[in-house]
Amino acid sequence: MDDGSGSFLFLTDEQLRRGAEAMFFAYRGFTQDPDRILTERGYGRAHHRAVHFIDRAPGIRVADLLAILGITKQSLNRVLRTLVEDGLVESRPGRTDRRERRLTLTPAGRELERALSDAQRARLRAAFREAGPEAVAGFRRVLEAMMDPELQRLYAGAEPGEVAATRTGAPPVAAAPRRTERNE
Amino acid sequence: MDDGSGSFLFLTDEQLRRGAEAMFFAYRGFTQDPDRILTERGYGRAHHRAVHFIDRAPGIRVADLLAILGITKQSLNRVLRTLVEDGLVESRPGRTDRRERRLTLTPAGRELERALSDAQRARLRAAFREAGPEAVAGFRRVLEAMMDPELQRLYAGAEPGEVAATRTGAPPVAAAPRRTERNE
DNA sequence: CGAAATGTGTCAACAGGGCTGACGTATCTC
DNA sequence: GAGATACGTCAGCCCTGTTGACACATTTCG
Repeated sequence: MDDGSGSFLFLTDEQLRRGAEAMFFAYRGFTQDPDRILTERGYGRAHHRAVHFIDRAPGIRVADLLAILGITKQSLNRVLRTLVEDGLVESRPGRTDRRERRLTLTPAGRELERALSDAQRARLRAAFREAGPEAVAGFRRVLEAMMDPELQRLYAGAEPGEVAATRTGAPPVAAAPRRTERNE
Repeated sequence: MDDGSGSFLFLTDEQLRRGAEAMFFAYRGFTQDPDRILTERGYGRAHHRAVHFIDRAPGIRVADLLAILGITKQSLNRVLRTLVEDGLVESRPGRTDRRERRLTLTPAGRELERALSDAQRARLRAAFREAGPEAVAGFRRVLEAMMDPELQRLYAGAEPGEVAATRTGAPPVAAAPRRTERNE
């Protein structure tokens, strides 16, 4: 398929179709293991996502979680409510702005997160190891290029736990001046 | 990231977490463009998948489509029915075994498939081009390693030339999958 | 200070698309 | 002819996404 001469054979419709199907089938595998655990415990994929991103950025605000997940607050709230009721997530008013709710995982919540990410990581690790570091680098590069610019920022911003929501075309004024108050 | 010493730094929990998030965000981008078109026309993601795989293997049997999609026949049927009613898919009894239904796209169905895959390919092509052939190869390798063995076969079986027969002795595509996981 | 803007929660209604269970029917195959 | 197959379908349930309309507390600003 690749003649090694810098041709663009990797951009043929057929190759792109293969790529699309690879995404489809791989995503199934990707979610499968955590899904089993979730079902056992009576949760859904939405709970997984919430728990994951709260774990990633403890003390995250609801608005920021909303921006990351890309769903409506009503949808998130339904999930969040059960998590709080079940004692997996704690929701406390912000220090400087008490309208905000800062979300953190309780020990039980961390336990669930652990179980889920362990399962998911096991598969990912196996795949990464099998494919090798070079392939993994390529994998990441392609996925990043596939994201929307906005999501790209959220993905990139995953390091400092800093997130913001801005509509495309709108000046970043909309993003409220955020006191960088990490960790509750 | 890479210390060039053949270390396994790409397998750290942190790197795996990044990989998982990349999958999550990228999948959003991946489905976004076709989703818009689908909504306009009053269809959903399930219709896209059906149309895609019927286009890929004209004359495919319902059972084989079921195996590929990994859903129940009731779920598939709901989608298939509207597609047939709307004249996008044609369902004809098999030549040699008239219990089977062989599915094909009508011209209108091909038109929809075209619109959807054009949109999806545009994004994929941009991402592939930006990342380069090496990265794309890695991308594919990792995704393949991430699939379930069973799905891997279905994916591999999609090689051009290996298409479900419209006539006699349909090549056995797959045994019924044991577990069905939802993909959305 | 009072009005407006923000951040969040919530009720209600609806849609898409998974699932299980239970049947009904052609149509092979033995 | 009896059983297995390949489908289609009715019914009901679940999760999760959406819109729309409010309600409340708190912060910001004229």
